[in-house]
Amino acid sequence: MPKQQSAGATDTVTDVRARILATASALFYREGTRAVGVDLIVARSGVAKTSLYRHFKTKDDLIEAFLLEEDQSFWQQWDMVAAAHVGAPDQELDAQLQWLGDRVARVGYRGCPQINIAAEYSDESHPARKVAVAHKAELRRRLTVLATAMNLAQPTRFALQLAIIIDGALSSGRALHAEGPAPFLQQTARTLATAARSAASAKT
Amino acid sequence: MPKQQSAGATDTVTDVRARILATASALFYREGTRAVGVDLIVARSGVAKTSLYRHFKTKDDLIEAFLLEEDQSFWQQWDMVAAAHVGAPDQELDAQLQWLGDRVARVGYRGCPQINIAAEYSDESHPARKVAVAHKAELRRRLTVLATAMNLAQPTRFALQLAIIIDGALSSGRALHAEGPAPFLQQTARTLATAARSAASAKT
DNA sequence: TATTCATGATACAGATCTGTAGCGTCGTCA
DNA sequence: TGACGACGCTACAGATCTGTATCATGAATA
Repeated sequence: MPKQQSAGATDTVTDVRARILATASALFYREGTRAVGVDLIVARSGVAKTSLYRHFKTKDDLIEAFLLEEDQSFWQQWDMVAAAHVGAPDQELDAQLQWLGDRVARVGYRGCPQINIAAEYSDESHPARKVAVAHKAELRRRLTVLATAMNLAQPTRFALQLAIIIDGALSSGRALHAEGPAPFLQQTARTLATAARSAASAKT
Repeated sequence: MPKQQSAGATDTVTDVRARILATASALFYREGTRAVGVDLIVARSGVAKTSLYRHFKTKDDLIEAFLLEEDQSFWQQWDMVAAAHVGAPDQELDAQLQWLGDRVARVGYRGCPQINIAAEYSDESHPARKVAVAHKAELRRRLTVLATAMNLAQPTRFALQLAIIIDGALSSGRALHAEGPAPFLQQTARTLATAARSAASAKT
């Protein structure tokens, strides 16, 4: 099974699927999934509607694929940063907050796609919502690992505090721009970490 | 004067409008505004569709009224708490975070309605989005006032930190339940306030 | 008693949305 | 060369949604 050129039809299939998903993802993120119809996705991606439904069973499946791809690229970025700071958790946290802050500051930033989905779909059994829930759980898990590596008195509490300020920054969006999201997040995290180091703040 | 029947036309008008808005608000919050059709609102509120469109020009107007009411009751609660702690900003902040945390912990909590609207409507000129933007600006304004009264070295920074952890808590929702949102928020706020008091953390 | 007016009930117009059917085209491979 | 399979195109079915038109009802008021 060749994976690149001589495969012929297989490559075309992948191209079409990728183009649909890329177009849909951009529209879904910018406008919201309920605001974007499949006809628009079809028109913008330049494929036939038949092709869209050949690659994705339903629109919900396409939305799920969109969130899965977001989730995947998110952790890819995370892992890349983590690999650059092995054995230095304090510096890694700083670097993670750096790109997260930069992401918020980007033009066209419109909130965390995982959180946005929860606002659009109340049904907990929606496939896309499950992706979002898993994404946030994974974030808390990784933050706990990081906090533990930082050798704090209260790693769990600190991890939750990090999760809160991250979600807050992702939700606040533009309101943070003037302040510079990344340095603000880093400074706040350092303040909380300093407090979490001392046993004095260990009471609840 | 019975309040249901003989009160006259004016009261009936108010009743119908209030019933529509109350029904719509509950559905909008629980399901999302795009997921709820006017036919459902009409059926649940027991009024005629004609009446709905007599009191609200469009569905968007109804959504705007929903957010305006949310905004109003939010600040009503805030003012009530503020009035109970005049001259004691530290205690007031504690009390504000208390009811905010309690709100997050309520069953059926589904995020901040103002933030949720931003996820559903990307158009900044949407009337409901303007309400949401104004709401968050007002929150930051009040937090700045509060932080200033607390006599900190960096009131603006601290106010922004508060805004972030509040938005984070409102967005994280259920993830915070196990920890007890209110005490967690209060403890985090105290940690940040302590740091903001000292001149040492005044750099940046 | 006659009028007014908010409401209820029903039907419907017009737009939009998801998903499918049918058919033609073209490149790949046996 | 002929079968195969992915794709494009058009049309459409069926559902749903917003908003309106039409008419009846019933209570308050002059």
